[in-house]
Amino acid sequence: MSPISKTTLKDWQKEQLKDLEFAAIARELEPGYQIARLRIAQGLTQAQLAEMVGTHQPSIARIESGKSLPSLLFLERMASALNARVEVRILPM
Amino acid sequence: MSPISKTTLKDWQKEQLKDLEFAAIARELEPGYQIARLRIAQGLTQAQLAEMVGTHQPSIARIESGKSLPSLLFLERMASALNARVEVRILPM
DNA sequence: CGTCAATATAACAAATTTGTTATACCTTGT
DNA sequence: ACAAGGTATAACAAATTTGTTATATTGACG
Repeated sequence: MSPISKTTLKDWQKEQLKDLEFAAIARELEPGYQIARLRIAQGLTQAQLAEMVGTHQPSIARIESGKSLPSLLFLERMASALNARVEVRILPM
Repeated sequence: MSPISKTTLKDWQKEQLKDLEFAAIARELEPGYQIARLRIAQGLTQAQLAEMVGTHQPSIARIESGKSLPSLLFLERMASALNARVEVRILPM
């Protein structure tokens, strides 16, 4: 690792924080994270949600952990079980 | 068909209109419709968008016509080609 | 009517996601 | 340290979506 001056170190640390914040915000936008938040808020385990959805715990885990992007259909099944709806918007940047 | 009195007929017609409005609104929320609207607004054909996305015209047509629900990944590829982003929100009802 | 461009449909292979079972990996509490 | 509940990972079959080519349908225009 190359040496870093104090000021650039501070800048670097600030940047690291920004990156962390950005990552945190990005995570919150991910479908799996939103599902997990709702599920936990309702005091449900993955296994319980899975049964309500008509599947098994690993299928829920895969989505929540972001191991695979869910289909809109599966997302709607999960949301529905959590008394929620899925809203998809395609917004010009 | 059973006979209908004038007042129930009017009610029925009103209901039909409401249903049509609801259907129209529901359509606007569908991903495929949103993609189509953006694409047309930018003066692109399905074939042109397909090439930008790295696929072929029928794949675009399938989504726009709602013949199959797109994966989030494919939706993002299309949106990205149209300089747009996909926002997914799971909202408590 | 005939033609041309654009979209829809058909059909099948390829890729991805979901279903399913088993098991590993944490935490937490005893 | 052990046990138990919850989540993650592995592995493979089943289902769904996407890739691809060919063709049908539709609509506008001459």
